[in-house]
Amino acid sequence: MNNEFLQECLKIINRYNDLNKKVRSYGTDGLLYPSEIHVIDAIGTSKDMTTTKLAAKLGITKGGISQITSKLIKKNLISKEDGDGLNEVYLILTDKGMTAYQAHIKLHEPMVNKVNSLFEKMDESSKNSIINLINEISSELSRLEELE
Amino acid sequence: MNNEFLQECLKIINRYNDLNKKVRSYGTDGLLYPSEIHVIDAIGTSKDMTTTKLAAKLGITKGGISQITSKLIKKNLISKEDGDGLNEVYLILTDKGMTAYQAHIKLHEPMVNKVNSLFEKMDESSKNSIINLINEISSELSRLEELE
DNA sequence: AACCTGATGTTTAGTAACTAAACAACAGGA
DNA sequence: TCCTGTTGTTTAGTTACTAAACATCAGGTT
Repeated sequence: MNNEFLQECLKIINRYNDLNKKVRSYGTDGLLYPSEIHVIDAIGTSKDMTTTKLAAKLGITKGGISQITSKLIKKNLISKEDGDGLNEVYLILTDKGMTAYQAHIKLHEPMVNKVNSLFEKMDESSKNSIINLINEISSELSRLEELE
Repeated sequence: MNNEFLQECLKIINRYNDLNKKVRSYGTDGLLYPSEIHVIDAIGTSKDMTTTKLAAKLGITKGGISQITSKLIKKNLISKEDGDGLNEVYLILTDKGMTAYQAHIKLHEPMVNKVNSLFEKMDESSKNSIINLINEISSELSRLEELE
């Protein structure tokens, strides 16, 4: 892996992205599309979620969110509830939606636990090296982002 | 970053993915779509590239490749050439395509160089920690891939 | 020679996942 | 009462695919 470290990372990223493109069953009847489970996850993780906040969190337009949520309502995975703010409508998981949400978390759990615990067990010097690497990548990404 | 190391990595991956979704100018007239520059990159990197080999390399169907390449031919970024194998047709970059290819590489170059050199300058122990981490991630991905 | 097979690449219809833009609906302030 | 800002919705259009049927051709078989 010596000379092409970044290439190895990109291979991993591609595999991760491919996994995220698959339709999957999450313990309820029927399959869920990536965009659907993605929205369910965001609703389950935060509270008092609205269309506008979801759009900001997931980085897509309100219109896009609206389309996905109306499918999820039809499938009985989420429902709406009057919110506190003006005109706000909260999106909440139904029981079925909660089942899917938890199945999705369980899918990722082993990865999350393994990677985080592996990182924490490292000696300080290794940790710092990795943090440094990530900061450099982050600033390179910032540069590319500014190119528009 | 201590307890949520993986979350930080995922943020980076999302930013990287977003960058890869943008239409961009690559030093030629007009903009190129992500799928187009992706195919140009694959053609420029390997040699004797055919539709079938491209499909395998990029993990999409031959039909999909065929659609993208016919757009690239219309834009005069690539051209076809009779190949050695039976029925094979090689896809090659035109001058304009080569310009785009090189502009694309130049865009990524600073990132590639910085990350790879940073990695190589690390002490052995840190390198091993990272390689270990990547191997664990890889095997977790394999597990998820097998779930189908 | 005629036929089948296996590979190559193409075309078509359909889909997910968006965006941009126009829109409706409402609350609060001027 | 009217204006404004915010919320969410709908519509038409787009990219980036896939699946499946298809055409083409080279080589081997009979």
